[in-house]
Amino acid sequence: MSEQNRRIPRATIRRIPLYYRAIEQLQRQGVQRVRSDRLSEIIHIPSATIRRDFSHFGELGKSGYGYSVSRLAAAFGALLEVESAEHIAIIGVGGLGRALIVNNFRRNPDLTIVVAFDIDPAKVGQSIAGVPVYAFTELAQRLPPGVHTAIMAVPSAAQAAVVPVLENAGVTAIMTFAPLPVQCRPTTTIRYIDLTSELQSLLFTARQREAQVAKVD
Amino acid sequence: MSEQNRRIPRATIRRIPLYYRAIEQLQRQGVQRVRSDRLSEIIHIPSATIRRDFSHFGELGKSGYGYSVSRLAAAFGALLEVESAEHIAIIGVGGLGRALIVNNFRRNPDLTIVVAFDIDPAKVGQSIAGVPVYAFTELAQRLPPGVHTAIMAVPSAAQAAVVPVLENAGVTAIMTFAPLPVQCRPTTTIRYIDLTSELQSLLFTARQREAQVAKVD
DNA sequence: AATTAAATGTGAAATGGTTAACAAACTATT
DNA sequence: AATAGTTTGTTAACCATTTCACATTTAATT
Repeated sequence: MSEQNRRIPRATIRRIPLYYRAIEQLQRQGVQRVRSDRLSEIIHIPSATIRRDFSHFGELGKSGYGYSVSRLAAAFGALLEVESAEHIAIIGVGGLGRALIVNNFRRNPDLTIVVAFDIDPAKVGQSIAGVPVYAFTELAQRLPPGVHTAIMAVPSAAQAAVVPVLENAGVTAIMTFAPLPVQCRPTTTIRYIDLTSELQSLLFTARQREAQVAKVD
Repeated sequence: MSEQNRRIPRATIRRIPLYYRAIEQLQRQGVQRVRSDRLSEIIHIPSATIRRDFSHFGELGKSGYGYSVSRLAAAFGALLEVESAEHIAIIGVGGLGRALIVNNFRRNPDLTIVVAFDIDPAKVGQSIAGVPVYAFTELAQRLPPGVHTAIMAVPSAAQAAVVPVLENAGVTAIMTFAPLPVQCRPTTTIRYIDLTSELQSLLFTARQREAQVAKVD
């Protein structure tokens, strides 16, 4: 009864979506209750970590019983605000931008890509899976009110110029696939998805492991 | 002279690619030497963290001088084995797989996608940006020797069936865009890229920040 | 109602990662 | 050669996160 008042650790925040996904799955399967050690099997996170994480959001479980799946679903659904759909803009309709639009976070009706922008006149005016593509220069006029989230799939060099335009249009959350750190307002939250770095560090780890194994053999 | 013998922390490993990218950039600009505080400005990592990270790989710098850019380039290039190109297979030629092939980790000639596989007969036989697409059923025969790395861009439900096929064909490093934890050999290294989770946790953080600001105002 | 069994929530310890601060080492200058 | 100035590499402190282990609470059973 004290943990839920404290600041929620970054590491815990990053696991919320995993919890929500597992809970959803259990609900679809008609499971009514679940213990932390069963959740642990599903998402491969130690049960102690799960219980500690959950404790930040209140006393969700009952001793000797476990957690009510519907109660968890309600709690985590509220945390992620899945009731109110988040409308998202995509900047850059290259291969990646297009793929994201077509995919559109299937299974997550609360995440909806509603509009796209590009500087290439050949792409402007198109409609991709029902999502209109407008000229980036018209972003201020074309961005629907209430859109505070953008995904950038533009060349690294273009990124720095895009961010202030988004901020002026009211965007406060940005996910970007360009790896260069960019200047932004203190009220803007940015997340970098750096696929090249992920792959390179994965390879480093894999090679290191192989060397280990070779030594042991 | 003791740090370089110890195990390299996970967190440090994940930063190696960032260091390499910055060093490459400096080299292109003709910069000969660099201090840790200058690197800090470029990649937005505290200089103390940079020096500690570097110390794991030997005494790369000189007191009162800084680091020789070419020496760093050699050291980090060796860590990432950029001299010997890594050949990569893509499994799943949907929108995302196709985008990755076309992009092909530009600027990184050491990361090369050489082959793709799909179960859709309509896609098999195509060539995308010079990369041939083969039937997934023929993977064992068609995967070129020396390919130990694969990127999976397949539906979550298909993932579990793909992994053992890859492992039998000699793949030891896998990057996947499906979020479900998958069973694999202890010698296989897997990295999950979970775009939905990233977006959801980004939104959680952004909303939390807004609530903070609202309270302060 | 009392007892047994079970699983949570958390204090405390362990682990992992970051950073301030500075002695030591080197460069540059006189 | 000596001195002044600079920046590394590392020690020690700090902070964040994970995990153990168990008192406590609740469910289930007799």
